[in-house]
Amino acid sequence: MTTIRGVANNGGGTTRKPSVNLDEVSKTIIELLQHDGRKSYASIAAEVGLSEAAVRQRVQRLLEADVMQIVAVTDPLQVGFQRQAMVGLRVSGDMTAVADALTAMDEVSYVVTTAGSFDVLAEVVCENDNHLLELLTSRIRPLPGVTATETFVYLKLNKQLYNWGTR
Amino acid sequence: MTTIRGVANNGGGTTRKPSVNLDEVSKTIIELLQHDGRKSYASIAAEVGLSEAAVRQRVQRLLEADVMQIVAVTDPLQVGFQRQAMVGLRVSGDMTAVADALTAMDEVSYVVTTAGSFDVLAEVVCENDNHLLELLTSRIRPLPGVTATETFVYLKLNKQLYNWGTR
DNA sequence: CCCCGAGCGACTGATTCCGAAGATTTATCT
DNA sequence: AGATAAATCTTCGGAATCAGTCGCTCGGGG
Repeated sequence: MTTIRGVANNGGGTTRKPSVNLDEVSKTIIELLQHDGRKSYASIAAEVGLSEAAVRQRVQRLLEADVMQIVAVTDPLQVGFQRQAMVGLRVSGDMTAVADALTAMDEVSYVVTTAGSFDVLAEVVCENDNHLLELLTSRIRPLPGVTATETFVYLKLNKQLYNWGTR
Repeated sequence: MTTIRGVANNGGGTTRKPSVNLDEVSKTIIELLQHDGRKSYASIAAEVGLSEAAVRQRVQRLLEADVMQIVAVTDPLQVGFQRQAMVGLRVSGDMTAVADALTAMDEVSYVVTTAGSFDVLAEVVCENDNHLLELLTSRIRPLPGVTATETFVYLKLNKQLYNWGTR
């Protein structure tokens, strides 16, 4: 349940946003919230030199424009998902359709179309090996246009960052 | 600046956490915060049937145990990063050292050691093509033990989820 | 020149956050 | 079992924050 859109998928048919241009103040606000999503508007205001209300309005604008979203991110292992993997797919024909189909799957947390020996990369989050096996054989590989897949089972998640800063 | 740890790296030398076991209430709290990281404790309490203070204590515990973190996640394209790529690496010898070296790089947002034809997968976030090129040729490929790399430049980010729910 | 909209500061009531203290449940040890 | 210790919950009051709203200023058209 609870299908939530990702940050950057503007292919889902939602209303298009006017791509706000970020000034230095907004970038600083973003960076502060990348460290602590619950930081108070007042303390942010003190750091960037605006009033509390102005910061609040900016944050609201950034959220509505989908420039950022403030959420809890979890360690998959600690919330009951024992198997993660990256799946590389080679596709003949329209890879958009394949990407869309993958995007629609609950177990798929990440889909990107790439230039390289794989056309699409998808990260999947499964509860166990059987779950992963079923997902791969019954639902991913049969997708029309998929000519080959290669699965990279995660052994260890070394780094997982959500805050790259801003430029 | 401000190198922030990821969620799941317990290899960085930080204090070990006692891996809290999650009951249904905590899972519900997490799922609510996965939708809105700024949701008030009071409204969460109303939904899970606890007092506001109890919810606050649980959230604090979850944060300290690194089960989750509440942060702002951004759309890389909208904050000035034009080039993203997944880099697959083949490594001879100790892949832990390679993974650690990648983890230490600011441009690297994601590092995972895998079982498959690649030993390590790393996602990199760059400002432009020159930046990506420099990173690959001068800093990633020369790493000791790296025998081959393959780069998948992102054409389109289709899906990017941070909330898989809980099991 | 004037209108108009965007963005900001100031203000206020309602809500929320926060820390502490006490009560209750759960776990541990003998 | 029984007692002790640890963990977790509720209650509570004061401080801080949040969420609106209003008026002001600054620029850009018409």
